Amino acid sequence: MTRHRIDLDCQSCGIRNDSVFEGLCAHTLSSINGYKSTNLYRKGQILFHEGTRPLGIYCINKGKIKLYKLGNEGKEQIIQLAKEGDILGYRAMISEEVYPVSAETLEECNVCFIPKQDFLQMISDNHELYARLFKHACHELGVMAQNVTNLAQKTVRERLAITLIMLKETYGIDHEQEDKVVINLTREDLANIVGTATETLIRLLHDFKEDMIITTKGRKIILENEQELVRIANLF
Amino acid sequence: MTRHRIDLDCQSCGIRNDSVFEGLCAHTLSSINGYKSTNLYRKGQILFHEGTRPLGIYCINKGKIKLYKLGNEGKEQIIQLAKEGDILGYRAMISEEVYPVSAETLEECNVCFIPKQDFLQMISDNHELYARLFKHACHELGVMAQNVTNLAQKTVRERLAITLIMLKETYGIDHEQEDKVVINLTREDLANIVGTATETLIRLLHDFKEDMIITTKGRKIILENEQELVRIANLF
DNA sequence: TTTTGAGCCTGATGTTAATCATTATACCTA
DNA sequence: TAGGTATAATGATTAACATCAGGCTCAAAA
Repeated sequence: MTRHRIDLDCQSCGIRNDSVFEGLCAHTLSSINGYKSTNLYRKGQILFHEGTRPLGIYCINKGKIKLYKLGNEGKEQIIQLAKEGDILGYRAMISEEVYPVSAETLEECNVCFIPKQDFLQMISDNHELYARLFKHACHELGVMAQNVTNLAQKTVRERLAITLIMLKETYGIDHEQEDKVVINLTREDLANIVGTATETLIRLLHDFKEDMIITTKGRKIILENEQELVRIANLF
Repeated sequence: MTRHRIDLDCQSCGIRNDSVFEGLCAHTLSSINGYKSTNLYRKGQILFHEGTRPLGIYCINKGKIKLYKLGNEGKEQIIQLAKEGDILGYRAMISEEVYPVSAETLEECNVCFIPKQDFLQMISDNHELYARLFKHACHELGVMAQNVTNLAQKTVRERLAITLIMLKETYGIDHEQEDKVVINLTREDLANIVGTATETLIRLLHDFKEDMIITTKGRKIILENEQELVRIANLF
């Protein structure tokens, strides 16, 4: 596998305060730092495959990662986009099952890896951390219930609007683009989040462009009118 | 509210060994018994509403309960069916959020209630129980990822087949019906699990009847050929 | 007994979105 | 910079499913 070791220090990790490791004591932090190894992944590399056993957890220092399941036609359904500060793979370890999803980088990423035994030791020593993870998992269950309801009841157009709004969470505000949200995904990946065919997605983006709700620069999508997206999404 | 107090004892609870409380020590058990109160709910009663704050957790001693979200057209999306031995409402308590779903009885039920503070005390005293709940939540996340993928990629016909197979879990094998699975749900509820219109669901059930995959007795659906359902579901 | 209402079922019609086919454009990399 | 591959875009057609309208059945209430 073409990965490169890189050096990062948990204590000085810029993204730590946006992560589940926020506010941990120096002692815990230095032990995490001892366990972990950090790798550079290039765009399109797989961190782990659906159906395999977890060997540890992954913590994203830089870059974005998609988590997806394969349907039986081989089509990806993207379940979640993960970004800097997110940790991946702890749930399958807790439930002692194989990964229900695969993880693939969407761009160049720095990802830290903590081996299973060290991680388990860590959460058994640190109840605060354990409780945070549990809380996070329970929150995610509520989000998933909403996803299920949207997929079952909303039109593709509504779901696209919802997805674009939610991608603000992942892509944030781009200060070099007049403080707008700039989404950098292939049409296919976007279609695989929304749950539709790529062609349908492209046509809807075209409609949104005509209505000045978005603009595009190459494959990048810039949100120009979030208010209107909320209206289309029919959220209430 | 028309509820009736009834008397049940955790120590002698017949369903306990199928629940998260399985194998707990007599001491813990007797303290749970002290906290809890038990009510009889009639068919169609609401245990809690989506969007309200959890006051405690519910443990089903007898009967079945649907958990659903309302879409903005007022249509129910059923997220989960709960049965004897299941506990409800702990996730919203852990994540400190409002309930993401509503819970309504599908038939007459006996349900025990453990108030929030007592439950929190219980899981803080009993790490084994805490860990089981966490594990269960992580497992459910995997199930939800599969649900999302199915809704996004499978046809209604495939999803109905999957749903019927999964309802075996909830309804079990009926020894008075030649050891077959007998599903007792309104067509509307079934449609709200599958994520389709009631009319479409009825037409598909009709097709399945023609193909001898199921039979019906009034609203009850009897699975006659599970093998064929698996084939239709296209699970692999 | 009649009435009422809920749940079940059927037919006709319309819409949405998938699929297939083709062309255009962007982006690597040799 | 040319050529090749991956991605994006558009058009035509079709299939799947929702919606609308109405009828049937059964059981409980009046």
